[in-house]
Amino acid sequence: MKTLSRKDEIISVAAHLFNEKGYKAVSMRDIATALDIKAASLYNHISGKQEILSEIILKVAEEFTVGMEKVVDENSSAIKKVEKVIELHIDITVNHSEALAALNNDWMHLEDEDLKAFVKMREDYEENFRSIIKQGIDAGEIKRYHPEVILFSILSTLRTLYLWNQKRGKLDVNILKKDMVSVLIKGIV
Amino acid sequence: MKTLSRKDEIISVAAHLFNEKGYKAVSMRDIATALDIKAASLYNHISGKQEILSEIILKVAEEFTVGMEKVVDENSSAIKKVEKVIELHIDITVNHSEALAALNNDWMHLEDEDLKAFVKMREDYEENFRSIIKQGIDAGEIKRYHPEVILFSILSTLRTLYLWNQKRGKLDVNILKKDMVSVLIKGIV
DNA sequence: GTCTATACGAAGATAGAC
DNA sequence: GTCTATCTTCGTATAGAC
Repeated sequence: MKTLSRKDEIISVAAHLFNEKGYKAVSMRDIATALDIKAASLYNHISGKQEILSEIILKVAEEFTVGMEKVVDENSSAIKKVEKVIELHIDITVNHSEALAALNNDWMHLEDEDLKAFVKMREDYEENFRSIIKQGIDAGEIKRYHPEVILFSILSTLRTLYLWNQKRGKLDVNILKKDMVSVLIKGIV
Repeated sequence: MKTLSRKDEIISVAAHLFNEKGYKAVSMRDIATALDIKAASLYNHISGKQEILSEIILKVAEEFTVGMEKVVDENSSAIKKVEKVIELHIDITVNHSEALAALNNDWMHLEDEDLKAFVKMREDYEENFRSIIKQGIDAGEIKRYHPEVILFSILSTLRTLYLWNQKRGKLDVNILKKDMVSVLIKGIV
């Protein structure tokens, strides 16, 4: 447990509100009220609303980037790598559920450099995942479906995991990993 | 091809803009500009911004409700019903991709009666899907995983299908149905 | 059915006192 | 570090002329 700086507190409270109502629907006054201060006081700690959004989204986006690079560099089968990616998503979801809401829903409200950086990270991430799947197909480990259908099915489930995690309240992480990996890879029949 | 009334035109243009930027980030002026008229003129056709959102979301939500009821009333196996639900989603996605963006991202900005109606429809829909899955498990057609994990995996893929449909530009619908059904039901290995 | 003009409130943000 | 006061812009919406 480290002490949160005032800036971290602001970001944390903002992430919570963005998660509930969306970036555009939350005002600086809303954020200030939740912290029991006035809106003007926020500007002693952050440059503006944009900075709050960037901090929330880019921080967690970098976790995905780093995690994916680790998986890619592993010396293991494609299926094993897919499993590792699924586990990566589950771990990040459990720890940063609210930041993921902003990442998924409000990334388009990033501006200029931050927007470019985010889009690049997301594209690289998808491309890495796509390669893993294609390698799996070529190696005969994965069925020869349209790779985009496979990529999309898995990724869309993983990307909305944060919603489910919030609604169904924290099923045990290890059970979740086990069943989720099975369902996504081995199917339900 | 039927002729669009001015109201329908407004709703259609608004859906397109909501899809790109989100409900809260689109102003009445934006909608008017896209139609080459002034914002004040919109109010001759609709009562306000809220009405536009309701029309977009509730219309497509009802399509899901009706479609799901048909599937539930069918006399067929649980797996066959799951397939039918997947096809229902694909059909609606292909025809109402932009409305689905609003439904997924902006439903929380509905108000009062409309919000209540939407939440009820969504809950009923999920409950029907959950029942189908449980019946499948009890009948031995579906593997005995946590039913919520199965429900969530399939539903999250189907709910974000509109994103993929927009990005990867209209893969042939029948190929999509075939591969999607296979991947979701039979897995990838 | 669309326009101009306008009311009214809420938004992000800054200046300067304490 | 927080406050009050304030600026400016932008939002939804209405009234009434054409």
